[in-house]
Amino acid sequence: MPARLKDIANDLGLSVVTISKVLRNHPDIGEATRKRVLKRMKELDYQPNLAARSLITGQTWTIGLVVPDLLHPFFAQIAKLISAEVRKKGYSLFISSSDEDPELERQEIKQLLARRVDVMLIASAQWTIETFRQIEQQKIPYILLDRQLAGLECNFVGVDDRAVGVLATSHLAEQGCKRIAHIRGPEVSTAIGRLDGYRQALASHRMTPLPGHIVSIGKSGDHRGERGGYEAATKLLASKKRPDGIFCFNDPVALGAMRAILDAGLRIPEDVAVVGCGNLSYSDFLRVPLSSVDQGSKIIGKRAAALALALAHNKAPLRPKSELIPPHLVVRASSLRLPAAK
Amino acid sequence: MPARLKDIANDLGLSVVTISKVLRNHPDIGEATRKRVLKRMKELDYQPNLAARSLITGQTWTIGLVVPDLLHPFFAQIAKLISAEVRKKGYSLFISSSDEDPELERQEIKQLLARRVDVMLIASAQWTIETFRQIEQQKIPYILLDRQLAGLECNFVGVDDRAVGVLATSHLAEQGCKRIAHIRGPEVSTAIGRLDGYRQALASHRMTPLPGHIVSIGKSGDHRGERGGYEAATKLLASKKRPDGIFCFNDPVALGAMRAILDAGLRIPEDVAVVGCGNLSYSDFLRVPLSSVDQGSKIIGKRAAALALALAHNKAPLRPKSELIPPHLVVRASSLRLPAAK
DNA sequence: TTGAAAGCGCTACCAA
DNA sequence: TTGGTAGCGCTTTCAA
Repeated sequence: MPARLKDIANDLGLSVVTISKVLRNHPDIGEATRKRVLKRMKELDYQPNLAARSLITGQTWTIGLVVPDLLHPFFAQIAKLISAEVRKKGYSLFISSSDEDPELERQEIKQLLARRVDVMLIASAQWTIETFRQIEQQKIPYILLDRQLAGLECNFVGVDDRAVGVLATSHLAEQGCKRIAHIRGPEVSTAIGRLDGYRQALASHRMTPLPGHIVSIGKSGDHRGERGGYEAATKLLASKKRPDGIFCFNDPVALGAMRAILDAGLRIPEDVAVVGCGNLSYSDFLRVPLSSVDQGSKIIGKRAAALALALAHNKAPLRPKSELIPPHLVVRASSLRLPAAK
Repeated sequence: MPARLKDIANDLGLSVVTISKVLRNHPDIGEATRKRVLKRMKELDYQPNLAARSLITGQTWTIGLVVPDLLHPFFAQIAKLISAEVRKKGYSLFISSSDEDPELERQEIKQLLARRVDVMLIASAQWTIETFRQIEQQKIPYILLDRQLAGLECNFVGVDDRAVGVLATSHLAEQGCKRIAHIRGPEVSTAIGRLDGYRQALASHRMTPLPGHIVSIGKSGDHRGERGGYEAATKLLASKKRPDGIFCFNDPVALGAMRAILDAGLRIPEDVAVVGCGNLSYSDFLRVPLSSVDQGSKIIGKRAAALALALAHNKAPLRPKSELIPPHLVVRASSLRLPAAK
């Protein structure tokens, strides 16, 4: 039903080839002809059928993005930025939310492979690298976001998770906390990196985690961690040596933890200081404004988009590039025990 | 580089047509042949080229979604659900965030038209209906989300905004507020509907808006309204008859307004009660937990997805369907002045 | 500067 | 039950 090159060609008594060349700004077309063609295109509001073009050129001008939870502000921010950046270059973006389900994610990746996207960005919920070997076989370039996988050397853009742990924990130590606990996330690279950073920072302050002071939330994705945070904090508060500072895996977990602390009749930060990670949009407005490590989601989004565009163009296999974004701490009331030093 | 039907056909000494039929579960294929073909497909990890298929069938099995701001939890929720629902039926979803910019939105729609999506869902930032006439010309079905446009009769899924206004305002009146103000949004259908509802509810409680008690936030998208809400509320608090209740266009605006109220040394809800709209994820954790009208974004997402799938299949032009989702109020501390009745 | 011919990977149609 | 032929809308190559 929509207009085709052939229609324009017939209308103007020209060949399809000529029209096609005008469409793509090919140089060797007479000025007069070009004008006529452009005019007719406008009249018909002509849109080239990109599927047909892809079939020949092998490029689809599409990019795929798979995230575990589009509702999570961190991923929403990244998705928004990537969408904006790639659009500027004429790409369209397939986005899908895997709900933290490895099987759903695999299906989605398969779908995107069938659609021959030019490049794929994945914040993965996989435990194994098998799926990625498949992508490599199809020779479609891909980028891992946020989470890395052991044994997989590939393009990566994400925050430096060890630095996240160090930043948060050191801050608590510097605020005078003596018994710093950690509510850790599930067994993925982000949680492991932050835990490492936590241990490292404690060590450099000559502390050591007390028994029972590292607790884990259950499965991730569990109402985005609020419940897990509540339960974990409840456990911590009941432990023999009650912690006076908690570094939480992420902000939703921190919200849950703060609720548990307040419910127990304790004060934040006087009795227990709290630091989260993610710096989500509403941190300023919370009952106790939450100190949080910012993961630089905007920078991650921009870098990821830039890398994706580069990969989409250079079919040449650049060697895998890993971009670790340095995090920064945003201090708010939940961890501020000392008069604001500078 | 990836395997093609032809490759499988050659390997097995069959014709392309036979392979194609196996691929699509065509009935008239011998069991033995089918088995052989399927085996080979698995070995090669064969993925049909969907672009080629589209060219013939005219269907792309893709759907387009355009929202003003993917970071806004309301739209993120809708996007997430639509993504999940349509995937179940084998569709992939293009998502893009227009940043509340009508021009960007138009470009994006054009792009999606060129990609021949089977159906489009748009939460539009347009002021005019021109763009939609273009879509209609191309005979691609579309659904408006959240916001309607005057003079455009088309498929729509969104909350009943008048009911939103009535619900919030009546609640404030029932909580004993005597001077109820409204911070309204920009000139789009949602803001107008909520304003209408506000007026209607006041009237039915034999009240009338006091002069200066309806203020507008500036341009929408302004850091998602928090700043606008702060400024608007500051104006309201300075007015001759200070309001004792404020119905805010949405939750970000309400957050800004609450900050202004607290900054002015007033109490919520004792001095000023506040109700927002959107019921965003963190409402429970706020400094003062925010009462809010829930727009039923999950229901909207599901209904929109179902309608989109129906339109994608039935090429028959159903007559436009408008689904108004009834909102419901979630009462929290910010508006609770009376001992919880009931 | 223009256009005829070939073909991208797949499906529709009809004949064997 | 199987397969030859034609063609989707476009680009590429090469000849006029």
